[in-house]
Amino acid sequence: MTKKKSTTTLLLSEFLPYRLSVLSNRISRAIADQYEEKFQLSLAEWRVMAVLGEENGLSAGQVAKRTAMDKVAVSRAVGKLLDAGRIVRYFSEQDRRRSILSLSDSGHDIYSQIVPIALEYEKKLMKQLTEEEHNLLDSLIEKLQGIQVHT
Amino acid sequence: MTKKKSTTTLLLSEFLPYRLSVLSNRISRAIADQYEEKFQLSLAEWRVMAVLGEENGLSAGQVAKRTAMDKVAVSRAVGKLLDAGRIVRYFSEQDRRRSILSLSDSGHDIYSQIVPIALEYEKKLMKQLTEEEHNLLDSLIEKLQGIQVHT
DNA sequence: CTATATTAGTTACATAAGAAACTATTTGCA
DNA sequence: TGCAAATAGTTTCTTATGTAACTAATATAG
Repeated sequence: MTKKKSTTTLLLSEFLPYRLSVLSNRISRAIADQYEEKFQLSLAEWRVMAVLGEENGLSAGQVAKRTAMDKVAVSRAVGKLLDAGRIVRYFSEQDRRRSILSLSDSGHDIYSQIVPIALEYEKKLMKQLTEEEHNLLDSLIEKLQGIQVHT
Repeated sequence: MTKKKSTTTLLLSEFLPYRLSVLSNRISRAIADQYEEKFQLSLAEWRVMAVLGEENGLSAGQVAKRTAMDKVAVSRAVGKLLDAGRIVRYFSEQDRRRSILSLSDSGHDIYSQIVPIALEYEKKLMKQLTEEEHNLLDSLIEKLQGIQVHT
């Protein structure tokens, strides 16, 4: 007699964390495909530009917080963006460790080309949903964000 | 007079693809944290085991399709799982390129330890939502999956 | 003051991941 | 047949990413 198989099975196709991951990767990839090659911009770099487009003068640490990226990733993205002349960096007079980042003219130019692409994609995506469903989705994501990570 | 700034702004915190990505990464990480160290298993490896736990005898290519991983990632994960003795591989008699993968006893053992952890986490996550909201979320994800990637 | 701890950011090292080229096998068709 | 194209999987090369260690500057406790 062989060992009894009493295991609960995990149906990946119905497992929410998995489905979310597939969906999210697919969407991010689709958007990134539209700017990566054209502007020589990685996803991380674009995220940094995106928050700086929203608010100028953030420090690297603040960028990290807002984008949920880790500080090393931000540091590297900032390095590349500086090299490419897409952002400008000063350091605070009061605290010379603290960086002050903003889009350069050329950075802002690129930013304003990508934003419509991103928004357009989102709109296309959202056309699959009614206004009500969209709001619902927002609130569901919001709720799920609330969870404690460590159990 | 300085250049007029007529750019549309992207509010990252309200941009759905971005929010999905943050949420999804957070959740995947939280689950992975619970098995990676304990079982010396990467997320990719776990995914392969998860589909094999669902259905035995899949080929590497089929695994790739079901997990939405690319074939290189699957190949590498399979290599590691073989080394660790968690899966077993044969090759088809009819087509000797085609691999036939299944969990080994020890793989199945690990599988049956991780599944409850994953399901438990999902349950915990879903406690944030009512039954109705949960169903809604499922259907919303389903709808969004339908979109054409290339524009 | 001054030694210690904290904070901001960077660098180095190890792993992971993706793209393209490659190997082995099988299929299709002239 | 037999040769080009297709398929399954692997390897190689290049980047990306995460963790930990490090540097520099500032804050704080004695």
